[in-house]
Amino acid sequence: MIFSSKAEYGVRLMVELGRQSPGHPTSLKAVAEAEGLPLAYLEQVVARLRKAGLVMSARGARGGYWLARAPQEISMDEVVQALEGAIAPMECFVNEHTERVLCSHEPDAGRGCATKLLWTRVQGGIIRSLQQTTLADLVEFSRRNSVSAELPAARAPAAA
Amino acid sequence: MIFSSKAEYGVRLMVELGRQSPGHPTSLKAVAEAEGLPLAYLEQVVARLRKAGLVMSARGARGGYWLARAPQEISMDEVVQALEGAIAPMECFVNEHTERVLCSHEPDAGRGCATKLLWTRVQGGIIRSLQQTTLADLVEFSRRNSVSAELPAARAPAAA
DNA sequence: GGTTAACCTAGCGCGCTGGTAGGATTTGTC
DNA sequence: GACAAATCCTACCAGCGCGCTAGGTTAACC
Repeated sequence: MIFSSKAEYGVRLMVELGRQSPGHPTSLKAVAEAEGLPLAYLEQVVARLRKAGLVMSARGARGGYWLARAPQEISMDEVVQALEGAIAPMECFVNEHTERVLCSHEPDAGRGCATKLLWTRVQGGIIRSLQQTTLADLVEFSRRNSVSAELPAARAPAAA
Repeated sequence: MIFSSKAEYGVRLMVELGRQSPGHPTSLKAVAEAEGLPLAYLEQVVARLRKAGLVMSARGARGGYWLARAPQEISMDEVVQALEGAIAPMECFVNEHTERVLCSHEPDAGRGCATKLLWTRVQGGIIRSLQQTTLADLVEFSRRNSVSAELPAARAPAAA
């Protein structure tokens, strides 16, 4: 699997926050109940988003989280990166030092090996997909497909 | 990490085979020594490629593996898929049945949720990158950047 | 018959994932 | 000030997949 549950949970959390009125704190508990996710685990997930400056928080009663920026200014690239760490197709892309048998890119004396070419292209494909999607896209999609917002089903969501 | 070592080893193996004269068997031992990979593990890796019909094999002395098709007719999409299984960004993309908390796509009654839109785009980006690269691309790249990495051919009796 | 190789299956240590547990701290409300 | 609601923090743990080893069996060449 490419992404772990941290990414899934974190993105859902961001979408949930994007649906709320801006600047108004939403408690994690509310999000956890709405999405059916374990609260204690969500805490760890949202901590990453906070450290990345994507959400802001207020402690104490009536506290909670809200988006640090408008949804259309948040690229999903940033979100996923905050949740998952660097988007690397292969071990050696992130750990240039801890070389094992796995990666013999270095013994090539910096010339780069064939697999590195392939993984670089894949990495580019992923990052481009993420960059071209904003949180606003997902929020809008979520609004269109939610029960209340019932529209004539003419406009299919143009698949990526 | 997106891809496991199976993908790395398997792609390197394919490139190695692509460098050889076609239809001529190369032993796994030779590949393992050339690339510095564990032979026993490579056996398991190459088994996947064989079952996918990407390489062919001959048993017994002077046996080995060779490409089932010309390198320019082998898309890396096929190779990686054979090695890693389905390219799925999230659990629910491959296991539609074993739903846990992780994925609540189904309770949406098939309407599709916001995260699914994102993961679908990412998946598309990956697969497109892989499809647009052929084994011949990697072999050519490998030839350009190799110093003089000639594999000991199976028929050369001198080297042992 | 011996050697070389593909082929098969079982097992195993380790690290990471996906949580849980239990608290400490901060802040609004009565 | 007491309480409740919430964020914040750290430690821990079970399960599982990954990377690999071990030890065979079978098939083809000399």
